[in-house]
Order: sequence, then structure tokens, then C-alpha cells
Amino acid sequence: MSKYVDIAQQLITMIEAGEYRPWGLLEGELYLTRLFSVSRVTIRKALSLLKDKGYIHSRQGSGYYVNPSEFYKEQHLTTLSDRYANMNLSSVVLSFDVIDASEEMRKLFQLFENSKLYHYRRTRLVDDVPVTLEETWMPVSLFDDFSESELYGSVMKYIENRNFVISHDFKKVQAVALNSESARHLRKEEHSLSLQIIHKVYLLKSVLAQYTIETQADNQLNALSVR
Amino acid sequence: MSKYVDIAQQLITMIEAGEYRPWGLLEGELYLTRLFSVSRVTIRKALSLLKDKGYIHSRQGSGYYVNPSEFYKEQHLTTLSDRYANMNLSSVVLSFDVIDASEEMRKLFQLFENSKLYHYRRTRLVDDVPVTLEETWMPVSLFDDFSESELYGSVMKYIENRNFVISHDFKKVQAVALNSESARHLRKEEHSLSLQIIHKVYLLKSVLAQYTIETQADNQLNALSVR
DNA sequence: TGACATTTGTCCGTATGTATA
DNA sequence: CTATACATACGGACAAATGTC
Repeated sequence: MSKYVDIAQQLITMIEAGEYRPWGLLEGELYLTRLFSVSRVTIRKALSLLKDKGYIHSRQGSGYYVNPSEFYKEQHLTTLSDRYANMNLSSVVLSFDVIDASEEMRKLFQLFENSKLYHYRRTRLVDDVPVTLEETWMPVSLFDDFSESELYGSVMKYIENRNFVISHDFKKVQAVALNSESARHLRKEEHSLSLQIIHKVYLLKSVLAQYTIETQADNQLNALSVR
Repeated sequence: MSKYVDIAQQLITMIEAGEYRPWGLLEGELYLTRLFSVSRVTIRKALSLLKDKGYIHSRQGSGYYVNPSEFYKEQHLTTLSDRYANMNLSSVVLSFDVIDASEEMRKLFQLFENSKLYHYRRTRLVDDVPVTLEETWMPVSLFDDFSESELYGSVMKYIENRNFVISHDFKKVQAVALNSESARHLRKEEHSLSLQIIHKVYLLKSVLAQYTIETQADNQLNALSVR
């Protein structure tokens, strides 16, 4: 683990523990370099990471300020695994099949004819309350030992444990009205409005590894931009 | 303008001009330091900016790679002004009033009783096609010379020209079905689904300057996360 | 208003670590 | 194994914004 990531995590722990008031001042760079016995470059990288994650912001000539928790907590538009990190996450598998790739899917994944795809649907639950419904396609040619049992854990971790490196997650967000089946699985009213996030997960060298349609139970996502 | 921002913009111009193939290799840090006659630190800051904006990604030991244009073009989840930068953006003002702040709004803006708010609704058009419908509240106490004429340009620029500094834009995204009036203004079918982005725009020192409900004509937003 | 100290932002040179080809 | 390229880290210098006296 690099020093700056380690320092960033320590600072995040302190912020999440509520050791700073919202909008309150964080210690300055000079103080932190002495506290952690590292150079200013390293402290600045750590603080830059905290900025990107929405924990703090800074003003030249003034200092670093801690953001209110709504800026970094709750439903952020990141990967699912990030979003529900450290939560009691479980799965219910609705279907798992190996199917022939349609022409559309062959084009998307850049596969030859007669290629096969894994196709599964599952709900993800936090403390036994459904939070998302996922429908996913993955090429069999990339993952020869994939099986239904992987669906009860993190598929991302399965991919990374197979020595693949995930490089991008490109997302489209759109509004949908839940059909009766989706509503049932998410324990919502039929026709209620929700957000759908369509993921394209890429490995290195532009290889598309996963196409996922994620239907949220909650009709809300948060995001933050800082000047 | 700082060197690294200048360099970043030059590189962005080249990428947008199509001088690199999607997923293609960018010149290395060493080459770029010589090309621009700056240090490696500066080149890395410029490239880091390009990464954040979704133009490129990098792999240690390998190089910097140019992303396909869908990663950085189109409807990204940023501020409206950023999103439609360099486009032929115009406005139709639907209403402009000074109103008494409701209790809810007083709480939100942390105002005293009997405070006034500007309240306006406008559509924003790109090449005469409506792209968003905005409903906005701003405290009169902050902006004493605000007027309807500002609504035909960028309100953000008005704020910044008044020597205020915008520090955060916190956003919630949610799905909505257009009511008949919204649909008419956006030239969509009634009840069609759309995304609504609720903005809280903060100035320095946690001062909330603007609360905006932005209803999109398109039911789509893009985002990218990079490992 | 102006001078000054403080703090973050930018930039340079250099060295070493680590992943890739 | 080796060369290459990005990642991390150090120390130093000056610029620019801020807050205060």
C-alpha cells in the first residue's frame, strides 16, 4: 500500500467518525507532513484523493474544509461494489444460463458467430432489503470456469481474482417505470419510477467483460462536482 | 493560466480532432516533457486532468491510452454550463418573480423570516431544441441587482462576475414522468419518462446560493469511473 | 488602505519503486 | 533478464489567494 493511500484512509476514518464539524477546517498541509512524517507532495496526493471522493474541499490561501456527509455518504454514482462497501450485502439469484449471443450482443462484445454468453439475473439485498435488480451478460470465452455459485458474492472480485484487471466502468443512467416482475423483486409498486444504470465494464485493452442493466429500488443517485 | 491546464487543453483539442484512434496509445511522459518544455510533474498534472475528464486512461509500465469518445462526449453528469459549453445555447423565460420564502426554503437557505427569494423558470435550448427545463430559487439578500435579463445568459457567470466564488454543486438525480406543462415546454409526450437533477449550488463558507430543479428532455446521463 | 504572515497552488530536479513488454 | 514507462516520493522554490493587523 502506498503512503498516500494509507494516509487518505486514516483521514477518511477520522472524518467518518465525526471528528470534524461539517464545513469545518482540517489541519493544514504543513501540520500533516509533520504528523505523518512525509513530504508535502505525499500529503497533497492524499488530500487530493479525499477531494475526489467528496470528503473535503480546499481554498488557496485559506485551508482544507470538511464537507457535510451528504456529499460523500449515501447513494453515489459509483460502482455497485463501492457503493455498498462494508454493508451486509447478499444476493438472490433469479436465473443463470448459458445462451447463444444475439447479433447485437456479438457486436457489443466483438465476438464471432456461435459465441456463448453467461446470462444471469439477481437481486442484491442490504440487510435483507432489495436495493437493486441486475441483469448481466458476460462472454463465456473470457471466463471458462464461471458458475452460478459466484453470483452469491462479488462478480467483480471473481474477475479480478482470475488475474483480469478492470479498467473502466462506463455508465448510462435512465429513468424507467418498473414492470410487475421487477417491482415484485424490488418490493415496490408496479409502475413506480426508478433509475436504471447500464454498465459496460471493460478490462485492459478495450476488452468488454460485462454488460449489466442495474435497476435500482430507490429513485435517487447523488453526485458532487467541485470547482 | 497555469501551464498544466494549457497543456491539457491542447491535448484535448488534439483528441477531439480525432488525431488518436480510440483505445490508441498517446505519446509518453518523456516525449511530452520535451515537446512542451516542462517538467514531468507538470505533464503528469495535465494528463491527470485528462483522466479525470474521461479522455484517457493509463497503465503503469505501458502507457497512456485514449478513450473512445462516448467516455467524454455527450450528456455527462456535470454542471449544465459545462455540459453545453461551446454550444449554441439560448433561453426562454417562463416566469420570473420575487416571492416570500416558505419555511422549507428558509430552512434550506438558512434565512430569517420575511426573507425574499428570486424564483424563475426557464427552458434552455441548443440550436432551438429544448434540452432542459429549470426551476430555480435564489436568495434576494445575496444578489441585490439580479434581474430577468440575466436569465438569457449564464446565471453561474452572473454569480461569478459579482465576485462570488462557486465552490460546490451537489446533485441528486431522480426519475420523473413529465406532466403536461413540462412535456409541452420540452416538446415531449405527456407522461414520458425523464431525468431530473436537483442542484444545490454552494458559495464559499457553506453559503447556499441556488436551488435548482433541472428536468431533462433526454432520458439519459453518462458517467465514467476508472480503476 | 496597505503591509505582512499564512496557506494552498504550481513547478522544477531528482531518485526509487513497480508493472509491462 | 532487460529496457521502458508510469507511479510514488523527497526537497526546494516561487506564485497567488486569503485573513489579519
